[in-house]
Amino acid sequence: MPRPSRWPEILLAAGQEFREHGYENATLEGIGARVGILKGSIYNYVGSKEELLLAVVEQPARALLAELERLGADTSSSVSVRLRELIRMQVRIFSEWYPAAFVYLRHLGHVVQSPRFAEFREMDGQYMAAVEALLAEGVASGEFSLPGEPRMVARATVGMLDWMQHWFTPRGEEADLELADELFALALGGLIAGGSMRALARSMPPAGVQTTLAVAP
Amino acid sequence: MPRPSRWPEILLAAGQEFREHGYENATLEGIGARVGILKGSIYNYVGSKEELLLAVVEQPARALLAELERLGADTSSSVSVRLRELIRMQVRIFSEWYPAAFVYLRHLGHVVQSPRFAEFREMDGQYMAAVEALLAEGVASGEFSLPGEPRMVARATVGMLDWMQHWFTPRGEEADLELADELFALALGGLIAGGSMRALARSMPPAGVQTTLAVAP
Amino acid sequence: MPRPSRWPEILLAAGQEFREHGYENATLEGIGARVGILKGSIYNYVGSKEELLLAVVEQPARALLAELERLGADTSSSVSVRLRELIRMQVRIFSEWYPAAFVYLRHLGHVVQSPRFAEFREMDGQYMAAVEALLAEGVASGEFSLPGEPRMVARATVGMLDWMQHWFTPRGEEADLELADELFALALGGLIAGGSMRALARSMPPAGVQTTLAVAP
Amino acid sequence: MPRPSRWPEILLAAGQEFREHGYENATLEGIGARVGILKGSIYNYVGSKEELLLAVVEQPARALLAELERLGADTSSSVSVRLRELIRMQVRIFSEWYPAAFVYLRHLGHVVQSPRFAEFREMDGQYMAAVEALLAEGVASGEFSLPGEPRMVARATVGMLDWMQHWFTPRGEEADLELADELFALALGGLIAGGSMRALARSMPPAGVQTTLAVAP
DNA sequence: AATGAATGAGGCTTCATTCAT
DNA sequence: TATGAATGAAGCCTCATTCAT
Repeated sequence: MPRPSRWPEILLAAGQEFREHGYENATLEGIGARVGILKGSIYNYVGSKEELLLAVVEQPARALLAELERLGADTSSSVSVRLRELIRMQVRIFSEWYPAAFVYLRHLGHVVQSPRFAEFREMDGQYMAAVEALLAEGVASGEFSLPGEPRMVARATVGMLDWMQHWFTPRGEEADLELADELFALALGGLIAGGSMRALARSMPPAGVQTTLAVAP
Repeated sequence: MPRPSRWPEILLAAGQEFREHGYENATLEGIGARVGILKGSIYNYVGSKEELLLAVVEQPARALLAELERLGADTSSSVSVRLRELIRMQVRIFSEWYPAAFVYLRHLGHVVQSPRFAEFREMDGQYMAAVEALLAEGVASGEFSLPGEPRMVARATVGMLDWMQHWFTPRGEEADLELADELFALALGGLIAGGSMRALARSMPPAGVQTTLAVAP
Repeated sequence: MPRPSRWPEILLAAGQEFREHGYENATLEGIGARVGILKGSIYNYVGSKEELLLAVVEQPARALLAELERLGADTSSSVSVRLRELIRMQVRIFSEWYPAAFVYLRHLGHVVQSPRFAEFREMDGQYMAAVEALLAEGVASGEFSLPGEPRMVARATVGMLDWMQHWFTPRGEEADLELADELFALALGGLIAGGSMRALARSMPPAGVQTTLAVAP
Repeated sequence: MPRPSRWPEILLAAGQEFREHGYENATLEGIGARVGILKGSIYNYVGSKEELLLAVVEQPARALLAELERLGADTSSSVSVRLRELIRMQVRIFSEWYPAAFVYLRHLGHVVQSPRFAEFREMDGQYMAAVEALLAEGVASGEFSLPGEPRMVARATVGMLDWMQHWFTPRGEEADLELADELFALALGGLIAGGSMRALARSMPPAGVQTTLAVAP
């Protein structure tokens, strides 16, 4: 059985175990079992369980970083288009690097502390900052009307996307793109109309009282 | 030295440790240390680490369930007002039961398997179903125009809220209410305008091309 | 509730717990629960779990010792009669001190090491020696014809009695006396006819071959 | 250093520790120390302390069961011969599986509750029933004359054998066989003459009175 | 590269025991 | 006397990690 290297299999198995049980509950024995080797043998490929987590997470993380830089370089598109791209990109990465990308998301805190991930150390912050800046730019350009601080809105928007780990599974390129654009539309509606809605909300009646919402769609 | 039971202290300490390190990384020794007792002493109050998790989580979980039932009973308000109440309610619970409510959210899967939590077993599903139904009702009444299936939109909306565990800390009743209403406005914008945005998105240019978004705010 | 002292209740409860679970599995909490007090309260009555075992066991042990001395003093009866008395005595003690006497038997090894039980330290050996001597005396007097060394026969006979902890429960004075005498008869048969039987056994056919045992009953 | 699995050593060590201290007092540390490994290492071979007990006990238990079935199949021998075989068999197993067989006997209650020992669940009862039936058969055929109910006599006889755990150590095949046959002779005497002895006992004088036992040997 | 076996640290849990009230 | 609470030691068990083969 010429198996030049089981590294890819191990990586895959680790990703699945980490996804299924979480990093702390996953065991090297379980990962080995998926591949058909004993736990000790894994150390022929990687130095520690933590390194294995990093290895699993590295590819989606690099992909994300690369895409982010690519998006940042696009100064010619409108804010909305760039946001659409951002969301499409995230969904694409979730899909392409499934389930590793979700492992990354779930254990972001752990990963980000590794010296080896110096480059990612502040990526999360940069990511948030980028979204925030994008929103602010939208406000400045008049495209957006936010219901609150850009930082808060950015967090809410990113949360919507990151929470996908709890319900998303890839369904094909087309369907995933469709989904991304629906999410984009949902977000965009809030970003564009949020300001008005905030004003409107102030005039809404308290709960428990029948009323008709006088909003023109 | 009056020692009227350290149970509340233990519960608090456990909530903090679980929040800080996660259930699996938290140790009884650490929890005991916060209170100033040895790990073994904790067993005077609770039968196992898992029971401790359940105890920490029980109050916010019950609060959530109670509020949910209260909201479900309100048939007189408009869909928008009910959604506003839902979001306010969540933020209020996050705030009142901080950080226990986030422990609950983070370890929902674990908690929900306990026999003791039989009543909560399907709460999560019911919660999602309730939000979904609310959105569908809004569509039927013409209040909402969603960019996709109600289920998907419900998930995205709930995700926005649940992700708050990664950035929210209570800042006082007033500020929290303000935040809740901003989140509501953000969501409402997407729910009302999402359908149009979806149509609009189709006509947006691809990335990398300068354009002006022709949207009237 | 005037409870001048719960010591007797505790002793009883301890005996039951020790009998039911064995000394090492019994817990002070369980004993306390039977009485309706907490485990810590037991230390108002006794210094340690081990002392509690000794206390439980002391009365049957002293009774046994006393009876043994009484029997030893009887030089006027025949060997058979003295053996009958020995067996009756044991059964009576098992019955009167039930279940404490069985706790004693089960944990003899533990008990006998206690300094406080110096007097009992070698009682077990003396007991065996007494039985052995009785049998030897029977041989010398011609009453008995043993199938082997007196020591071995003594051990077998005592084993028959001590094993009663696994099946005996008191059924009233009369029935217990009846039982004792049946056991005595069984033993006596072996002691009287054992020698002949040993000879006979030599001439028995091997197993698996049909034969008729030519023994006149 | 060839290390062809230490499982046998562990099994042996466990048997000795269980024999010496009893299951509940034995520690994995002690067992490991006998083998020269740490307690944790034992879990490379077995899943729990209880499983270790079962493993220790399994072989003698299976041996006993097999022998019992073998004996049950022998319908051609006389009752006495079959009883002789039963006793020889027991002694042989005590000797061959020393000390594991005694561990089995001592912790029968514990062992028999294991799902893994479903087949042995009722063995103990069957064993008693078999002895009882054998005795009853002897009565019916006129070979035996018991001093009481077959059940009681069976219990006493079995007790004689099972109590051997407190004094027996193997002394070689020949000596053990000799011992078995002496025990058999002792038992047989009681079984054959027990009835007469019971009658005789009624007419014996009370203790404390000199008398001559008028029994022809 | 894989195995079998061992290590060692650490965590959960139990429980006899102590002690202030 | 009884309680509630705490201690401390010890035991079982898990698991990442190491290593000779």
